[in-house]
Amino acid sequence: MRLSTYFLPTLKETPNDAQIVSHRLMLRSGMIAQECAGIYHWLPLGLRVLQKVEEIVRQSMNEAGFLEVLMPTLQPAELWEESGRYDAYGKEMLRITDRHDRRLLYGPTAEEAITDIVRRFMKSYKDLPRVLYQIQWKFRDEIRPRFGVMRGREFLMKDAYSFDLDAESARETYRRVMHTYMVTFKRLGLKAIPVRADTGPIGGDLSHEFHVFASTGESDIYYDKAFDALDLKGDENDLNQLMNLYAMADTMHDPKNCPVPQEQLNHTKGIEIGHIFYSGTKYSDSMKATVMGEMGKQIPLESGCYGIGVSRLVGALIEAHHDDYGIIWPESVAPFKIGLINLKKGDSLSDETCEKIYHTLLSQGKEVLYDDRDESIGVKFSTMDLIGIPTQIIVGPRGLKDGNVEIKNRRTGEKILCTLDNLYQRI
RNA sequence: CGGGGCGUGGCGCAGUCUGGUAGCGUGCCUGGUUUGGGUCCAGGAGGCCGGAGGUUCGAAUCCUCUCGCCCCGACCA
Repeated sequence: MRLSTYFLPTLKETPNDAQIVSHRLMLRSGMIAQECAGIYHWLPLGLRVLQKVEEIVRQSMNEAGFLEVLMPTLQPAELWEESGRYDAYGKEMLRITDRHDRRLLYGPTAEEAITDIVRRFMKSYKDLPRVLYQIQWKFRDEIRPRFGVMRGREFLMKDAYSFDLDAESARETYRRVMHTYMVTFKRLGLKAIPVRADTGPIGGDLSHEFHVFASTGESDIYYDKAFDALDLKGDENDLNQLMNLYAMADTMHDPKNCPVPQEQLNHTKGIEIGHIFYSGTKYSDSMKATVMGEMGKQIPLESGCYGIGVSRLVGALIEAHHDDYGIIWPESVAPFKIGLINLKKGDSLSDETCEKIYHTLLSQGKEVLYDDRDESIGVKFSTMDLIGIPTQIIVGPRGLKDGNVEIKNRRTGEKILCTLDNLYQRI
């Protein structure tokens, strides 16, 4: 992509509305623009990141054998009356009436919708177990939206729902999802800790939240310091270690009965990026979702619900990866992998060299953002640093005189000179 | 919902107390200049001061109502 023809409305100054670093940087780097409180436009650069995150989540789900569906954002009120949550959910639910006075709602979650599908089409124990998921926009009319996409009213969520024949199998599925989450977060470049949590209005008796440590997090968590030393690889072994580690949401933490000694316990702020529940037969009971069992008896489905906040993850990633100059994207979610800077547009050697590098990288399938604008050097450097492209290739007459270009690592700031011939092996 | 703050060119702000027809920085456009960290100089476009009503000869400024946004708290699968 050529920056001269891209749409990247960067801001030099921080908009007054933004308080936390991820929100500021998302606005300044032209990733998002606010439409109204808690509702945002995703501009080209931001959308690329959002889609990367979404794709990593999707692939991890698919690899685990979970099946993607896409349900409507609007749901009929009757479905929620059936589960008893239409009244219970309160003002957070955005209720809508259509021209025929039919009562609809913009889905804040989709347990009812998915349970309705499953009860209609899954009739036999042979159809189980199954995990269905979607990545769809949700709306919750939060009392106070804040922190940009971290606590928006409209947000993109991956929500999965599992259906098993019995509790034992359901708990095994819960564990599989947990493992899938560890893989997902690892791939995203985040160190996430599962903490025991309240089940809240979703119901059930087993629940974990996944948190990324950040001073700007909204949740208080207590955990065993041993977690800090773990080098997570996203495998089965990690899962066992994590399951045995003490980590609690503040509502679950009881200082009097905590098995971890005080000096071994950390208290910190976390951003909740995922939440999983074993909900038992809560929905299958109220909505009469059963399958025929082996013995010819109707058996209510055992279910679980598993969320990942996809749009929130974009904010959380920035909270975890930034410096004074801007964002530092992990490779896996970077909107572009390589930023190519032409320091002297109009200099024929610089122009030609950049064009050649640009086309070579494109032909290698690399995602490259070429700053071919007629701007000053400082502007180009700061733009590239601000938007956080992991690797920068800097091309200018001074280096080219000796046949060199420069490769800069955004994270470390390290710059190395290399010849044009060597360039492609070194990035 | 309780408490607090803010709405003035795209963005960041001053002007409001003490009423007299809007200013600075940045961004944008033009021309020149500069070229390894947000160059420098000159010229220019752009604002019914969130909205409505009122007071006044005259309102960004005073009064009333209203809308929006932000922060703290409560709330939050």
